[in-house]
Amino acid sequence: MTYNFNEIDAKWQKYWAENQTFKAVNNSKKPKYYVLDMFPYPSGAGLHVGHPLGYIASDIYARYKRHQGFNVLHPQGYDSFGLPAEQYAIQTGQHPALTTAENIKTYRRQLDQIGFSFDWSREVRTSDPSYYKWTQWIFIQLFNSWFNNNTSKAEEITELEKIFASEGNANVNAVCDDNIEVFSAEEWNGYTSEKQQKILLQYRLTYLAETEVNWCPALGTVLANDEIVNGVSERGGHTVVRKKMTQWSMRISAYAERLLQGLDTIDWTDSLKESQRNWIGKSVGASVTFNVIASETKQSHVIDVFTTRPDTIFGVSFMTLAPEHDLVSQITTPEQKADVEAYILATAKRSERDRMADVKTISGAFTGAYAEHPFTKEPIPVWIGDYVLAGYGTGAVMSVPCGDQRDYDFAKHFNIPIINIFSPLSPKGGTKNSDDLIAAEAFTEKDGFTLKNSGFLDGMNYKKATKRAIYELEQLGFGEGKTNYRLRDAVFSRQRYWGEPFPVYYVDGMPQMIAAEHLPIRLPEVEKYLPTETGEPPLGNATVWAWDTTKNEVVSNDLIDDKTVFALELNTMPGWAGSSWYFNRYMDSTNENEFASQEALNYWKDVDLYIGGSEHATGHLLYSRFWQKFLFDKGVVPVDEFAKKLINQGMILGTSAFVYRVDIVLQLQDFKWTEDKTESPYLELHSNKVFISYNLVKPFLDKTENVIIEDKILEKKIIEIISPKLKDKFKKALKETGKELSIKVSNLISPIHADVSFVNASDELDIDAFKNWRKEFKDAEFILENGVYKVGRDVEKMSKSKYNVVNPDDIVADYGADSLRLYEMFLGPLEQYKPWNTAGITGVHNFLKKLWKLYVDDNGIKVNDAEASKDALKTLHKTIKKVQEDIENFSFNTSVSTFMIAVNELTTQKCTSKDVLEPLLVLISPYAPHIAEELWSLMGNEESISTAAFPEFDASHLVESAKNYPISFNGKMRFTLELPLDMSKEAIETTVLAHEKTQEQLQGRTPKKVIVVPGKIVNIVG
RNA sequence: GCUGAAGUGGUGGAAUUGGUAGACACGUUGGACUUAAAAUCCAAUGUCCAUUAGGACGUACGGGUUCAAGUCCCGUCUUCAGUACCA
Repeated sequence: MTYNFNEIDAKWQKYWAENQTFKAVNNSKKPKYYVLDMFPYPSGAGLHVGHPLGYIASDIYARYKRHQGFNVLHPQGYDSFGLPAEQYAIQTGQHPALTTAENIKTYRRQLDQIGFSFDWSREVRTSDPSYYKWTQWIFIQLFNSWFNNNTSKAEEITELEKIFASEGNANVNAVCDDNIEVFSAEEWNGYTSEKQQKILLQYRLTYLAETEVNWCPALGTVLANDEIVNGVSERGGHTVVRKKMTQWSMRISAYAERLLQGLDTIDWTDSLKESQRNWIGKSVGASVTFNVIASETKQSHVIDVFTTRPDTIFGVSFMTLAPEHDLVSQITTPEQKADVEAYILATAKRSERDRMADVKTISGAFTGAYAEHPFTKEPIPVWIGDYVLAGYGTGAVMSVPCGDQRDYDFAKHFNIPIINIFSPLSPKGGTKNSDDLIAAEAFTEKDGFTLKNSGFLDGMNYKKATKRAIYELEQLGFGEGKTNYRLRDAVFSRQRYWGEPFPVYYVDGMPQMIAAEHLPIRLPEVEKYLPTETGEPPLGNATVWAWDTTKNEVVSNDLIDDKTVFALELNTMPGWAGSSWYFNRYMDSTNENEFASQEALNYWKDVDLYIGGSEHATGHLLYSRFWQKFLFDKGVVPVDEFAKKLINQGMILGTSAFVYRVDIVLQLQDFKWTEDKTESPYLELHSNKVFISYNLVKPFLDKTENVIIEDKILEKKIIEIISPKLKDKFKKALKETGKELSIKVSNLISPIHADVSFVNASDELDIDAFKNWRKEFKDAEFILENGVYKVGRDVEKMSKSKYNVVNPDDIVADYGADSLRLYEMFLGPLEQYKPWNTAGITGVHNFLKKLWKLYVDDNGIKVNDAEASKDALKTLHKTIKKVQEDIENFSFNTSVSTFMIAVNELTTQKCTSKDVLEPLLVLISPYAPHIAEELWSLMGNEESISTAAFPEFDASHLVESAKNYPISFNGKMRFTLELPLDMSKEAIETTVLAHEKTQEQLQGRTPKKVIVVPGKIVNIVG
């Protein structure tokens, strides 16, 4: 009997599907365990070998937990709304729903053949109306909520209305828009409904507001901050500009503190938590109010600033506002108006990216206005400068040049006085006093100084002065202690088609929610997926997209009368909407009446192990935590963190193959540029014609530039190859110019990606396959080494454009699913980035063949009831111990090695005992479930191996009587000596010293010291 | 700049609370089997010196602690990732 992996894979995959082996139940006497993968976006390209890495790890863990007696929930689904499907629809006119369904089919086939133990009965798709019905429902809940700062949680908006009606908003401590007007109960009750709605909108957790957004013209949509990388869009790398638009936003800033605190309660990686902390960006300090000194014609203004260093307030020598700051136009004096306006115009022209790229150039303008120092009452000039960001804090800073490098540079540049307020306790550079220091740069440390020139703060250190400054500001009513967060509210509208429609219609411009019982509001059909001619989002193309408030259904736009039929929202929700709560839906994914039943939510509670990529650190993982906390406040979910433990799997990189194109240039001899430079001195024979083998590249390049061919053998060869083509070019060039040509081979070589499937394990290129690959390579010539063309190799991210993608389908066909699973784990630690190299898979494949042979020979299964040998039991139990430890530490690579060692040992021992081979199979089955099931059933078991209990480790089998001690001299191991483990320290010392090899090493010297660590080592110091 | 992770043979990577560095594989070399190839099996494989016995050096670099350091401490360098005028 041979190991026929393809048959075995198919047989057991069918068995698992038919018997619903991995279906989880929502109540059980067993303890629950929820293992989740970040669900995939089903792209048209399908899976490559990098994608299943995390799924394999989580699958091993899920299977392990089942063996341990847990009721395991291990679901899978698709994040199926998104931009690529829409872009494809725009290009081809195919409905995104169709292409998405096709892509999902491919994904499912690819996933199935790897043998995952997913409970597919719980599959979710975010683009499915039965799913996004509840995404819409959550949106409505957010709309109907506000954040009470006194209780630090979300509460019903109807409660807020009651407060407004009975006592106004003066005492309401809510997270809301900045510029809220204060009103009494009488005023509130007298407001029109429209005005009341407008005010309430400023308190809701999702709100409609004119905000400055990141507009991406190429994609025709806005982007969230985390969708922008280095100033360009994450998808496509298009430019992004700032633009004011009316958009839905999510008031995630309300949860900033809880999102920060919650990090301490979950077992996520430090780097990921650090990213989130960074993104939330908490800073503690004070807000300070500066009065603008009123000129005779103007009304009074104040400038609010946020500072983390209220202790340095006496060092303020100017103030700086962001150019976009609202006050700028109001306080600028007529004399400075021209300057200021010119500066604002100049900064507005600079894109976000330019501003980021160029942080060194100092620029700004004086407004002509002065503010008053709250303590000294001295006038302080007010400047504007683009180093102050409109989006952070209040968009204005009190500038302390002696204590902040940016303020310092600005002051130096514009000759603004720098007041020194620091007396260093131990000045840098020894003898220098603080004034000398300040002459060169700002002093930004928080310790090592006391204050001077600072009135009542003189002589105090940072801590004391900060406290006192805040106290004094509060006494004067000019400020208070304040905590500021970098986290901005998240824009929630997208001008796209393929996303969740909002359950929203508009009456007199005010948004109205559609009642939950009428959900889902289905995505309408459109003719075109592009924005409309009037610049509206793609849903503007829909003809049936109005809400009839009497029939409670979506009707034709023609019926809009603004009395009972109203226009629906044209934006759709962003990609992260559906992914922010899907982990809860899996608990009860087919429930039509609820988001998920309370019973299911209380049973499964949260994800015990979540595995996915680190690229979601500040997007999906932050938004999901936000929604979870909100749903917890509403009493919908029982816990306020959705994932207890999270592991980021590393990326599997591709090993790209390169061929080296020689760029050949013909040059006219003694050529001089003509005046108008229209005549080119070069004729470039654009290659794709001559490729040089990898190991010849370096010798070729080491020669001086543009060597004359005739002298060099290599180039001679090149010219021979290309000469027929060249002849025509020569003739033509000679005729046209009447000049001599010299033929030069440039020393430029361009590496070009070749498809990795053309290359064998020895890096040799299949030249014919390469030639047939693309038209331009059809008549290419190859300069070989030792009769073959060798490619160069480099490790890069796997991608279609680099032709280094390895398809798991091929691996599964050639080696079987178990080989793929084992190899992905064997490559290295789960979290690490590591290159894929298909050649290496023979190692694990051979292991599986050896495993097969351990159980099966030509006559069939050879496992019997023979008594297990001591050695075999020892091998088994050390394997149980190691594998169990490894799985629990997510060290899957080392457990594969352990299996290899075990099988090698048992093969040597000729073990056939069921007592050893049966438990061994259970150990291996999470990793290689197909072969395990097959051997398990060959051994006569009727039930799936997944129902077997994990073997118990018995330490008694590992008890040793002797230890092979390493004997070292001055820490260097010289020989080993087998001694009984129960030997005393003294006896060991005597025995070792008496040993002839010891005497040889010592050569008559007396050792100074002998270290004996029983059971470990002997070290002789001499 | 800041934050986080990491640096070990030709390659991927092992190494428990400091205790035999290089497990397990890939690759390479040699051998067996074969008409041959593939497959399989056996052996060798950190570098250098030495016929052998054996020795020296070795975990990015420089110091230190220790009987003993890949592991701990101080400093430096490099790579990767995230973030960036955050007041």
